[in-house]
Amino acid sequence: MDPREGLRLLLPDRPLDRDRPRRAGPGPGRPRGLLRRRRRGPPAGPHEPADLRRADADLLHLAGHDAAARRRRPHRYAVRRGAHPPRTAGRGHDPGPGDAGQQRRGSRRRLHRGWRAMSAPTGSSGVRTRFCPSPTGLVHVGLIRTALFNWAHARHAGGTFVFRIEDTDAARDSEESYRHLLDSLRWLGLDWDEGPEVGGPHGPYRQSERHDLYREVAAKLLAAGHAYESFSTSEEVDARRRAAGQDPKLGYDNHDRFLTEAQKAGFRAEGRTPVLRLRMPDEDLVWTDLVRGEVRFAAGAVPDFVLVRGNGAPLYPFVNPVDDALMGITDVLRGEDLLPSTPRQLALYAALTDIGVAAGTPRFGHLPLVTGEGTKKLSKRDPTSNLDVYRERGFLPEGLVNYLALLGWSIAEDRDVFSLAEMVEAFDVTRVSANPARFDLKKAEAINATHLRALPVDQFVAAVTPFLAGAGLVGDPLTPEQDRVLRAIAPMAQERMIVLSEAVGLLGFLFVEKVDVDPAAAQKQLAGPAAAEVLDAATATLSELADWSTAAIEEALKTALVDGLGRKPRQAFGPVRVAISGRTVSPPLYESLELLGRERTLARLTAARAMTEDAPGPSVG
RNA sequence: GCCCCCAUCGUCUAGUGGUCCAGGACGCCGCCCUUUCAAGGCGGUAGCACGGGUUCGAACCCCGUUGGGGGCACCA
Repeated sequence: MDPREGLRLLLPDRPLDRDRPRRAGPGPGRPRGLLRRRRRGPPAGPHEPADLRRADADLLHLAGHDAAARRRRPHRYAVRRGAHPPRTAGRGHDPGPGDAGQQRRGSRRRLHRGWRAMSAPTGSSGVRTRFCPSPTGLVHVGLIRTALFNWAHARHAGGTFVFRIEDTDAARDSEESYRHLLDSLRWLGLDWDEGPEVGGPHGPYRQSERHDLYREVAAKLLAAGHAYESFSTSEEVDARRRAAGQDPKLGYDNHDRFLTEAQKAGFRAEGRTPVLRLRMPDEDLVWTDLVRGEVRFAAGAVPDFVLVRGNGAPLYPFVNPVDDALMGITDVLRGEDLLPSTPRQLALYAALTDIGVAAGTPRFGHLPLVTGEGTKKLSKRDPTSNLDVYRERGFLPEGLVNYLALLGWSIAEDRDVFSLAEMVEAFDVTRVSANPARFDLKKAEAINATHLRALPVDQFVAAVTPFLAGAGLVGDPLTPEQDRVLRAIAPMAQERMIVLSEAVGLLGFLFVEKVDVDPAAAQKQLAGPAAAEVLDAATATLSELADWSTAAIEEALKTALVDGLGRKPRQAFGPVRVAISGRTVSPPLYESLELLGRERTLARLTAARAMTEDAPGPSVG
């Protein structure tokens, strides 16, 4: 197949309408709530979002026309699109002399929130977001937060969520990591409409299978003059910077922009292979960030960057926007750590648009960093960044995802527990906070515990079974008897647990013949004559009990221990609890005894009675 | 060093010029309930970084300072 034909097939065919005049008011059918925060007129800037308003039938006809027109525009125009900031963008009036400076965060945010709100109809839309991890190791919770927000943004808008694997670095990528990524997303309930194992019209969705595409695009960029061959080595760039009295950290100096054919031939004759660099525009690069408002980089601040290595391997800053363009991505939500690379993306997009590969520049939203214990970005090497540790501890996917959603976003003033579906309903990326968010394990646990308690018994049993089975306590699947016991104890267990793995310690005693008594618990409750007395009395009354039911057990124990021995409840029931469960913390006692059965109960009381002989224990007066 | 981002309780946040001597949640403390531990209920602790400006009025708008963070590869 002619590669150019392949390219054309991959081109996004979404309509482009960002050059048309904006509507001043709400369109029909827009939910009122979305307009709540609108305060000012929308900006008419060059980086206005492409096509969220596809639903506006009265405007649709403009879209195709604009797209066609854009493709005919010369290179200069494409570059300039990103370079001319809207001087009066977002203001309802011309700026007065005193207010001509840049707007700072507060007003910016309000401003873009306004237009964002009015441009995001719920329901079918052209919004396309993506999640594009590289499979290089452990799955980072910050990465998942990014996936979640992209997913929620697409789902909220009735758009499309694309999953793409950025495996361009063969040395670091692994198939295992790739599998693990898919599994993690599925576990969390984040489904993708296009991507690995699902397919879609813009595949393949693994970059390792897209090299021909990149080669083709790079060639077009070179032919159109947007990119050029650069022969400078980094040593040479360094030397030039120093010679000019500049800091070498400034990086490449655009030295090779205007090499003559003869010069290039000379370098080749020396055996040099050039890298391909993008020619950066000489105007400011500005965009209206979905979470931060207007962000501006001065012209010349970003040097011409490398698209393709000397050995022909395309680099991330090149393939990422190329794939986004080819896959028709309209909204890019990514970590704030990538914000400094956005000017390069803007410039690349302008060039891609000019050569017809891109149909416009997507909107960008830079999500706040997730930090660890201190104030620094949560490191990949920090064990708390690993999604698996939460999964293995028995976080519920809905609990973890709920907490992750809180990292930069909030659903309402007085609520922080919600389902994925509720998140989708309410999610608005322009209301994401720009502050860094600390990963707080305690709060994550609290949120998870709430979800755990709310779980229907069926689901709880299903969720906890692998943990109990993993500890060898039950079979998976459960035997009918195990199922009966687990169901019966479930409601009482749920409100005593934070994560599923705790079930092993909390419920294990119900599924074994003999219980191992925790030494500390024994020391506390099974030592001395007082404990022996309690255990003897309990044994006596329980062995005569006619009706082995929770109510009868309660009645018998209270009569024998509290009334009979005159013990305070705490002292009366403590030894019994430790004797039968092995721990000082267990599900409610009478229910536990009923489930355990008379035989095992009496055997454990006897065993515990023997232990009281071994230790003197505290004297009880 | 250069560029960029950020700034409300310990933490995550609500707040969009008056309804805020700032609301919620987690944590922490106390009380109630109670057969342990939890859960639940009630109450408490604690914050607008600083300085100017605009305004009748500023947590909120503007400027600056300070502080924190991120990024500066032929990695992704």
